[in-house]
Parts: sequence; C-alpha cells; structure tokens
Amino acid sequence: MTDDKNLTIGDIAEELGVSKTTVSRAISGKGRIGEKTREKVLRYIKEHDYRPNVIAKGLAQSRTYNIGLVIPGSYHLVELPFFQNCMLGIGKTASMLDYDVLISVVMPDDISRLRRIVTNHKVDGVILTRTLLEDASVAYLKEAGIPFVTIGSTGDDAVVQIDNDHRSACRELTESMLAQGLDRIALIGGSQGYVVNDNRLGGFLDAYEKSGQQPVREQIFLDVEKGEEVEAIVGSLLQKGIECIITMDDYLCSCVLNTLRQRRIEVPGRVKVASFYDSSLLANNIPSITSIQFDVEELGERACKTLLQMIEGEMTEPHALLGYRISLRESTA
Amino acid sequence: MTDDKNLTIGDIAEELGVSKTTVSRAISGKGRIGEKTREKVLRYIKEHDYRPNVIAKGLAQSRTYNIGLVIPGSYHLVELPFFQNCMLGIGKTASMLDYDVLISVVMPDDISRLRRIVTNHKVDGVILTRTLLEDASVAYLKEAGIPFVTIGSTGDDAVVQIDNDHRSACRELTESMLAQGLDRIALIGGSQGYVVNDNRLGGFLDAYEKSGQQPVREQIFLDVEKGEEVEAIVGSLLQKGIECIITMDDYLCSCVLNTLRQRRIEVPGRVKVASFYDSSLLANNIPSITSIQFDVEELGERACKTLLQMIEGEMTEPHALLGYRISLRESTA
DNA sequence: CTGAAAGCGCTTACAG
DNA sequence: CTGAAAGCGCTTACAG
Repeated sequence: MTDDKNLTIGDIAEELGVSKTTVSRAISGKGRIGEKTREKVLRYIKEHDYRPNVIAKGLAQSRTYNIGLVIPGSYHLVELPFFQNCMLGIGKTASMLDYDVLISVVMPDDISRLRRIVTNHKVDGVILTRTLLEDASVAYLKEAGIPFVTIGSTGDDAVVQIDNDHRSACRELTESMLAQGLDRIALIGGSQGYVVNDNRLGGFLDAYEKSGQQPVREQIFLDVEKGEEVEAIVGSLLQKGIECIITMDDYLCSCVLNTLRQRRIEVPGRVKVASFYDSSLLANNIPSITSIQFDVEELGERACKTLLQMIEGEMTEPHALLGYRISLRESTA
Repeated sequence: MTDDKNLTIGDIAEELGVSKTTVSRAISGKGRIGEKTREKVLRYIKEHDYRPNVIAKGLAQSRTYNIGLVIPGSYHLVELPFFQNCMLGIGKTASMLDYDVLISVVMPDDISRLRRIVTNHKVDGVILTRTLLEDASVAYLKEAGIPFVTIGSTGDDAVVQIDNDHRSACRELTESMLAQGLDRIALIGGSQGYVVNDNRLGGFLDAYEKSGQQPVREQIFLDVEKGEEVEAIVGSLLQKGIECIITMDDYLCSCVLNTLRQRRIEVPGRVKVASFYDSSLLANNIPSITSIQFDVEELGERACKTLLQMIEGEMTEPHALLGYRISLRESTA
C-alpha cells in the first residue's frame, strides 16, 4: 500500500498557505491567478502526485466524465468483432480527454439498462452502436435530453450520426459483380429492423437499377439469423443456378462458405462469394474473400470525439459519412 | 423533454414536511424510522419517479458504484468472443445490484489506463480478464489496495481468482486422443506469458505422463500469434506425419483448418483436430470441431458476484475453479 | 423515532 | 490577483 491519505485540495491549500479556490484555479486553469502562485501549486501537485477526485469534481459540475456505450445484446450480434473494434476506438479517444466508458449491453426489446445509466446520472452522454428503423433508445435519449450520437444512420436528421456509406458500398460491390457478367446475384442479410441492413439492401437495388436489370426478389433474403437458415437458403439458391452470393456480415458469410464446402461447390469456380466488413472471422479463409472494409476503429474515434464536443458544448457537424474500401479477392475472381 | 427539475432528497423532505435525514433513511433502509413515515416517503418517491443521484451518494460514501473491467488490448485477443461473453455475464450481474461497468482496454506493456480509473476514484473494484505469469496489473492493484478479482488463475494465493480448470480440461482432452491410439499429437498455443496457456500446456504434459509416453517437444508450439506462423507449423507437422492437432483457441484452430483445407488434407481422415472454447468462430465448421466448452458467461457472473461481495465487505471464497465439458465431434472421430 | 449539522472533495459566483 | 462562502445531493454520527 502506498501512503493512503488521499491528498485533497484542502490539504494542499493548507500546506501552501493559500485558499482552496486558488488551488482549484491553478489546476483547472480557469479564472485569473498569479503566475507564481500557479507554478507553486502545480509544482506541489506534481511532487506529491496529487489526483483530484473526479467524483467530487463531477458533483460540483453535475458531470461524471463518463460516456455510456450501448451495444446490442442479441447473441448473434454480440460476438461480431465490429463492436469490440468500435470500443477500442472509443476507449482510446475517451481516455485521451480523461473520460471513461461505461458499457451497457441492451436488448432490442428492453432499454431498461440504458435508462438506468442515464436516470442514475452515471454518464454525460451516450453512444449507440447500432440503430434500428424504429429505435426505442434513440427516442428515449431524445426525450431525456442527454447528448448522444449514433454509430449508424437514423432517419431522424435531428440526431447526430456517424456512419460508413453502406449504401454506396453495397451498390459498388454489386455493380462490380454485375460488370463481370454475373446476373444471378443473391443477397443474404440479418434483421431488416436495422438501418444498416436496410441501407445495404438499398445499395443492392440501386446497382440493379443502374444496370437496367431487374433484381429477382426471390434472391434476396433478409432477417436471416441462424446457420441452419443459411443452409436451407443456399440449397435452394443452388437449385436456381445462382452465380454469386453477397452476405451482409462475416458470420453469415462463414455459414455460406461452410454450406458450399459441405456440398463440394467450388468457390469461385461455381459460385462467387462476397461479404461485408472483413474481420478475423474470415481473415484466413481459402480462397480469400472479397469484401468491403470499413475502418471501424476510426468510426469509434469519430463518434467519441463528436460526443465529447457536444458534451463540452462545442459545435459539431451533425452528420458524417465515412468511406469504405472494396477488396476484390479470390472468391470473386 | 420530461420535467427536468431533477427531484432531490431536499425537495422531497420539504414537500413531505420531514427532514432529509428521514428521507434518506427511508430510501436506504438503514437507521430506525417509523413504519408510517417510511411508507409515506416511499410512496411519494414511487409516484414521482424519484432517482437518487448516485454520484452524490457515492461522494458521501466514497463509493462510485462502478466496477472496472479490464480487457487485454492486443489485436489478436480483443476479437475473441471470450471477452464479450465475460462482459455479458458481468454486466448482467452488476446491473442487478445497481452497479455499472467501466471498461478499460489495457495493453500488456502499459497499465496507465488501469491506473487512471483507480487513481481517479472511478471504480470501487476491478475485474481482470486475463492473467499473465508476471502481471503488472495484479501487482499494481495489490499495492493500490483496491478490491479486485481475476478471471484466470494467478500463482499468487492472496489474489481472489476465478477460473475454469484448464489444466484438467486439456489433460482430459489429450488423454482421450491418446486413448484412441494416436500418439503423434501436436499442441499449438498463444503467448506463454498467459497463465491460461501455461495451464493448458501443463494438462497436455500431464496426459502424456499418465500414459507413460513421452511428449515430443518438437510437437509443442507456443507463442504462436499469426496465421502465417500456423501455416508454417502445420506444414512441418505434416511432414513428420502428425496425427492430431490440438489448438489453444478457436482463432488458431481456424488457421489450422484453413491450412489443411488448402493442402487438401482430410479432417479427420488424415489429421484430427481439437480446440478450446467453441465460439461462433468455429460454430458452423464442417466437419464439426471437437472442443472444450466453458460457460464463459457464468464465469463473468461469478467473478462479478465475488467482487461485489468484497466491495460490500462480505466474506468470499478466495478461489473458485469452474468446470468444463468436452464435446467430441466429427473432427476427431 | 426524528432532525440539525457537519462532511464527502470539489467549483464558482461574489466581493474585495 | 485572491479568498470566504455557498453549493452540488447525498450520508451519518450525534443529540434529543
């Protein structure tokens, strides 16, 4: 144990023969204070390794210096590396500005965990990492009047949101498949309730429209969650002579690949495969998998930076649309 | 916006014509208080949806009602579903007792993020999710004198620790391979610096010892991190006529499987494969992969429960060793 | 059983 | 430029 008497601002004031006010000002840099006095205090602080009690500071300012990070709790999702990588970027940015991250796993149909951290005054702002078309969390946060930003788009323009351009990304990927002369392209994705999936679907349809072709509705599968569903879908697609399968996340893609492997269907020989967001889930696959890449850590950083600006009352750009990169690889060669 | 005037204990006292002390007692249940008075206060609180300011409460008690969750920041690790599942269990348990979880991603060689949350008084206790043989975090937390528990074992008996029995698990798995008459079994694992990997190695050696055979040192590979290393290792193992490969995590296993696939080596026909902790990384693999399963969410729950007991000053059992299950599947048939 | 008062460790008008 | 004092919203001896 180190000497445990937890130095306070009062101790320092007494020791130095100044007032607590003065010490406080020296630390915060706010308010007029003499150069010499400031230096004296700062030196003392450094020497004695004084750490202000952030809780007390927070109480006085009605702040917590915490931000809430909400991640979706549904099983399939929680294991996607996406959220961990977001968290990495957020954590890094937050800690640079002396904020900490309170994590809250919330179920799609129950936002009580989110409610708790805001009504208990545990956070100064919130980052939502996935948006629903009908989003109870968004509605709640708006009503509560607490600063928040969403990772992922919302229909609501009043909401500060940061997203990658999933629509363009999916359009471009689809276009490049169409350009190869493939026209029986299937799309498999998760819950339609998520904005991101909706955008990707939009991009897929955009590409078909631009090419003057009609996408076949029977080749679009949404709300797919489980491996078994994928198996059945791939089976029926093969019967229809599908040429290419685009999946909306790497989990679905690995299900597709497994099914194809089991049936000894060659990729890309007989069927081409492409996916979104290449994570470690597919990193070592053979053949390598064509996919759309996003800088998820940067996404987290941007979201966090924006939220902190809002909390500090600075101006922020309300919407940001980040880029993407398409990596064409063996699976669509 | 809802009516925003954030009810305080003072408002309630005034409204009800009692003292703040009384209101406080009614809420906390501590201290003598008349039945009627208590009910009156409680009713008012319920009706007006009063939420105590946890920060203020914390300041008065020098508590934060936060626990710190430390997860390792190295790239390869952070994507393992293990930590997310831990987090799920911890978050669930914490929120039941009105605690929240502050997350801190710390790099193996830099514990400053951990230091920050404890010196800033942001947490009442800490959970470490992976232990090193030489663990700077453990050393620091001991010195700081803050309650903490580790998920994963430590050599240090004074540390409260919760773990699955990795040693027995690995021994048993290895034994069952040996019992099949396989004796050229390879072991591939991550950093030796982690206690968990050390334990697994121990179990592997135990099994050989019990069987009276000698494990071949050239078949044990530790400190393996990247996919390319795995490729090289598998290549050399094949030349030596290896019969079975056991990997210490699902990431390494998927690398092994990819390499084998690429070389068109049949599993389990020519080489058998088994792994630890079956996560979604391997969930849909064909053939299905033999592996050791742990209830990671329970691990998180137990760790959290224990930490909260320590914080509340209750008695706890200092060490807990949780079980495991071995699922023999197609890959070792 | 109940309350006045001091205190947790800061910040911030206000006055000088 | 500096300080005394009130305040953030709670808790908790102490006294009655």
